[in-house]
Amino acid sequence: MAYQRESLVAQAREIREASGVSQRALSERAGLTQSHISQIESGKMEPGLSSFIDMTRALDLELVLVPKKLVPAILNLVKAQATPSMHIHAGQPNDKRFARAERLVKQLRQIYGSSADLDRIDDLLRFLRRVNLSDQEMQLVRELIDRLDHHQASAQAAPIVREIAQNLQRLRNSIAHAAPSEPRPAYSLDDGDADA
Amino acid sequence: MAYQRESLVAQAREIREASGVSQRALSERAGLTQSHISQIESGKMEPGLSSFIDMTRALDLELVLVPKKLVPAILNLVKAQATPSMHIHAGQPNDKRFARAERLVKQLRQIYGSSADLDRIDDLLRFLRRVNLSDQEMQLVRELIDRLDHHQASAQAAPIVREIAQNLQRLRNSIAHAAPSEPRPAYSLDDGDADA
DNA sequence: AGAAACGATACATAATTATATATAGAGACA
DNA sequence: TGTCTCTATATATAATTATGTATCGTTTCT
Repeated sequence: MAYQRESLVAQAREIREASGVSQRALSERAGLTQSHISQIESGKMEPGLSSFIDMTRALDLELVLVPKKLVPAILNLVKAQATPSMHIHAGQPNDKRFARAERLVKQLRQIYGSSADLDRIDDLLRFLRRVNLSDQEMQLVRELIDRLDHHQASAQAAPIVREIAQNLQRLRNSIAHAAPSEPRPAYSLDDGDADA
Repeated sequence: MAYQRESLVAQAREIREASGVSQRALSERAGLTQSHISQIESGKMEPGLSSFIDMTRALDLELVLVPKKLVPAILNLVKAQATPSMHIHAGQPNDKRFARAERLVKQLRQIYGSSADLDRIDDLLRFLRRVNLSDQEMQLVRELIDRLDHHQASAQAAPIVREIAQNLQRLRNSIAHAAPSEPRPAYSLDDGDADA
């Protein structure tokens, strides 16, 4: 029965995380304490109605009261709209990641000399850096960069570098001709019925 | 700042009264005490999130969390189904709506030229026109057509058109999926065809 | 390795909600 | 008038939220 409350709180949390806002930042904007938010989000305490409203308002959300009957229709609207503009926030850490990646490439060049694959990676990074990436996409980039880092000292670096280049290329392609037939979700458009 | 909370509580109260439910009756269905509800409704005390949810659930309402951006659209939906004056019923008006929609698409084609999205919308409209839509579904279609109308003159029509196409597609998918997944019993152990 | 940010948790304490029960005042109805 | 039902209050008490401050364990970046 506490069901619905949990769902709402979980939604709020997902959206907070998706927009790259920390509990602390949110706590300031909402006028609550970080520990308070933590406890609410982790279900250890139930928020008062206006505490919850304060949280959601600080996330550009609103609580609305609707007849059960047209909840599905409304979820449709929300879902459809959730994709495009979600990424106004969170400008910071990505740049740093790219910077790190470019440093890495530079180091690899010094170790192994220039290679076509490295040039390609360099190019692709410059491209990707300028694009608005979804969380999922950024996640992929991150993993690839980590792999690059990890195998930097490896004896068999060359094939791995090539594979990474291919992966980045694939990502760029998928972004470049942005899906006319299949409008893929830029970020999770779940309605949370399966996970938790 | 407590404005929103008051508004929600006031809405709940209005709806309770409009449906002729007494505080006492509501208190039993919601599992709260009458005095509790009285204090909440008169603003003398602020409900916890789940107390409020219990109240609203007992009134066949639901709290949903939506981006501020599309609150107006949602209020439209809610209002449309709340006012008995606007009722659609009757077989005819739907056809007219679709006809209007198709004229709209035609006009858009003349203004902006053909586009994949417009083609898709055209297709989807033809499909939806032939299907029996529930009131809710028709409501959604109506809302989408209205949006198409409103943004017809907009400079940035393209992304909106795409979004509308996606919405219609989603609706079609939900219809197409729902029908065949029914086991289709050879002998009818039907449940009455109300779609609700 | 060290610094920084993040989320979870641990208190102590103040403030408020929630429950139970009872009753008062207003309005409708016979 | 007497009786209903409904909402608003009045307690007293138990339970929970909310604040402040501080710390712990992780992860991430330098």
